[in-house]
Amino acid sequence: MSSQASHPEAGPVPPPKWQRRKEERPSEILAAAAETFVEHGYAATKLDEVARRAGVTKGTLYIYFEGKEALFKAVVRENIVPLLLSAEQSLGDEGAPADQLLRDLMYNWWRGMNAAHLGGIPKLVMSESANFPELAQIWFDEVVVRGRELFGQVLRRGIARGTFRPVDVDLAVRVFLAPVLMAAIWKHSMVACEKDGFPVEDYLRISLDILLRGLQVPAAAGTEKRDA
Amino acid sequence: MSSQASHPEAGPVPPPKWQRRKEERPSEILAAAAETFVEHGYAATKLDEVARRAGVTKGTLYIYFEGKEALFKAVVRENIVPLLLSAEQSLGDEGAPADQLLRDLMYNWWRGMNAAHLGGIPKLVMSESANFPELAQIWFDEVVVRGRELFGQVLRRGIARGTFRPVDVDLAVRVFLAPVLMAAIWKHSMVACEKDGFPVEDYLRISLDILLRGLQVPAAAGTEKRDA
Amino acid sequence: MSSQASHPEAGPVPPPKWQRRKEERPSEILAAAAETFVEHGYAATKLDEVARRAGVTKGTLYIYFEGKEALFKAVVRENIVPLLLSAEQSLGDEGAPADQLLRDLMYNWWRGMNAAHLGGIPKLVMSESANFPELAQIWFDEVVVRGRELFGQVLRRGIARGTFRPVDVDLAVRVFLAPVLMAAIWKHSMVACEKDGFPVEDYLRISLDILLRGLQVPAAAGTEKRDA
Amino acid sequence: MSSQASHPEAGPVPPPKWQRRKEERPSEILAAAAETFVEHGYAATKLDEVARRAGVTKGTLYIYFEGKEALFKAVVRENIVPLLLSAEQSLGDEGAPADQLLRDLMYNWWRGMNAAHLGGIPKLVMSESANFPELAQIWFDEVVVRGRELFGQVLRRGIARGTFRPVDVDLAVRVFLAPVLMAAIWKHSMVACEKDGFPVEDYLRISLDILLRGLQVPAAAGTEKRDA
DNA sequence: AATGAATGAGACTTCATTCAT
DNA sequence: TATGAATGAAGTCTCATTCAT
Repeated sequence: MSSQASHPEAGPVPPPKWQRRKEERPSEILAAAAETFVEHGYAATKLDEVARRAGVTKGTLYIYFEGKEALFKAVVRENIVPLLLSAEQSLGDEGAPADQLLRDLMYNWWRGMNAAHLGGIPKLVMSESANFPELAQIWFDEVVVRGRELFGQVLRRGIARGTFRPVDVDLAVRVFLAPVLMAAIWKHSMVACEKDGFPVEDYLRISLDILLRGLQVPAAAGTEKRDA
Repeated sequence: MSSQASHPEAGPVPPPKWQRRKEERPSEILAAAAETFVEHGYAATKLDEVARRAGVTKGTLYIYFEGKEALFKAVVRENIVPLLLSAEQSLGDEGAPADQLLRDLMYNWWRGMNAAHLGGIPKLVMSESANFPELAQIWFDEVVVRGRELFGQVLRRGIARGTFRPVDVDLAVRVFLAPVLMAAIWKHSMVACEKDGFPVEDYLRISLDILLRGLQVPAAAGTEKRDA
Repeated sequence: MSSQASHPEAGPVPPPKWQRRKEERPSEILAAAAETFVEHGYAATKLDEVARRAGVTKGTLYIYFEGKEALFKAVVRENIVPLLLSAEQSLGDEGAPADQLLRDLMYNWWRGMNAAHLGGIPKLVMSESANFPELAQIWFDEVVVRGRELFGQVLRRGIARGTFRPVDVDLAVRVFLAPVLMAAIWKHSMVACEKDGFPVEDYLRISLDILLRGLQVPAAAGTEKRDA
Repeated sequence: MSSQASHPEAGPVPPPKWQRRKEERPSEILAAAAETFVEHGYAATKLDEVARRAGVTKGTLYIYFEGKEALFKAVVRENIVPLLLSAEQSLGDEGAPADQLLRDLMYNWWRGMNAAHLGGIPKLVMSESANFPELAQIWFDEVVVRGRELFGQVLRRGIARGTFRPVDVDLAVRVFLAPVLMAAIWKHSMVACEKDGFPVEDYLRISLDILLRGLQVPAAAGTEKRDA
């Protein structure tokens, strides 16, 4: 009775070589799922493809996630906090000039998003917003609203310090948020259509160039100004 | 009530089960399909719903379109030309100052898109770009490229006349195109998340306000001028 | 009450130019249907194709036939009697030698079947026998059984007269019926596969040649004879 | 009723919902499909019925076959080689007299076809020849042409040895092939119509009896002989 | 824990049939 | 009578989910 094949504890614990993967599995699956959902959208994504990209089989997905919808929601939810964090960490030295802060915010956020493969989430959420409104709401509250606050703080400070001319901050933040969102969406949709690629960093640079100039206070001497 | 054979008025005339509307059907179906595709995306759209919205049965769709994919492509293709036309017609008096032309272009395009329910197409195409790359390419070539040309002309003229400071026009057009696209996408995705709605026209106004200021020639020597 | 538009007898009877077709329609439709059913089988036949071949529209079929199944049954039923008649008329002079009668029967039946486009019916009935058993039964009773009787009479007479050696007539008739059926089936199925076509008449000739020799009385004492 | 937690033996073990039979499935499905296609034809066959006969659900069919058409083609293709093999193995001792070889060929082929349930394929192929011409061609080339060669060899040898009188072998083979095909077709079509069944073996026997006599050399000078 | 064969609900699509014109 | 647009039942096929192994 002792020397049976099915004796789990018969010998010393076998080296859990593959077990190490157990902990990584969920995040590997999430990453594969994120890619696939971003590429094809929720309904067009086949779990077979997700599984293949994650290097497992379909059945395994169900060990870690309740189903397709749960997986989708996890993809979005797991990426919301990082997306915001990435933004918040993009702020440079808070003592720096407001225009510099805005530059940092936009540039670094973009770079952070890309480094962490977070860029597809905005496109995904917008594409599926009608099918998953509560998810869209979460994303909106966590990322958009707080992104707006972030930009708003900088704008307000800049205005207070005289770096920027006074503008309706609530609206202006949308103007500054747009290029980053646009870049993220574009990179995950139309970029294949551009013959020469889309020079995102150049696009952000010139956006900032124009936008920041547009916020400059009119030349004090009263000679220059148009709006009044 | 008298002695009529076969009582024509015995009861209320039962409504005919269906009507023959050969002429109107295709566009009715196309409209219903556009709505549904924009709302749910290609894969999540059920032809049952399209049919219901169009007031017909599923089978009828197949009289006018070869299948789901053909219907989808028709929706996109049919709206590409109007989308561009709407842009081209947005240009005001070509003799007007360049900044005024830019304003007209952006505002009127947006209004034209909305009046003709064309606004959902950009979002749809971007969402499905990976699933229908050739469609994305067509849209890109017809709408984006030519939209860029449109903005480019105005920018170039403004620079030539000294209204705008010199900028890299190829990049700058993207900056001006972005707010319109952004508005279209937003309206068909996140708008439901905004507690107070999204004030698109205000957004476009302030975008223009900031962007146009950002293009002004620096007040270097008081030489600022507007083109005639 | 007198001058109403819906007055069938208002004027002189209009020249029934197209009406002439009314009488021909059913048989035109039947012919078109026969062709199509033979070619594709019952289930694979589309009424659209039948209508097209008959030069009418689908709706018209329903004026003359209750539906697809009724049309199919009509096709078979309408051709059963001619098929048998064609066989019975194939018999030459009843006083002729039995072997000559068998030749006439086989050849002429085949030719008659083809002249009247009846040849596809056997293949059709056999193909659909499991789907329309009662039809198969009718065909069997009317054509096969009576065809067997026809061959049986000739065989029996030939045996009685010493033209043929004694054989089990009930079985032998099947042997003589087979080549005609085979030819009919082959012509409507495998003929397209034969590089050089299928020489049906040659096939029937050699079949008869072999079969009739096979029925000859053994050369008992060199007394071989043909019946008067 | 005692104090067991989670009653392992509370009731009879429920039968498992399904079993894993990766190896057997394809041939089980193929067999079920062959039956059904033979019975109803391609178009009238419902995959539901095939699945039911195979003891699986519809979806399972698609694990092993791409779709209805692929299944159909597999049915035919898988049976072509056996059909021919069955014929080739029907030849008895090659040294035997030619007439004996012909008997063996016909009888044994018929029996082999039946034992392996191959008999329905000829009927199926002929019924669907217009809908699947390339399949008909394959069947023709593999079975008919090579079957003709088989009969042709025997006939030629018999003629060479003086067992058979000289005949046009290319035509005569068709005469000998016909009874087997006829039997196969009949058994899968009209047999239900025959009140007393169709005595196929008797039919083949008398066919052979007549045909072989019909090939005997005329008793011209009493030289009739059988080859050794 | 992992697999992947099997399931079954649900989608797309076809086409016989109906009926307004 | 003839048409053909519209219908809707029924079939094929897909794929998220389950579960025996």
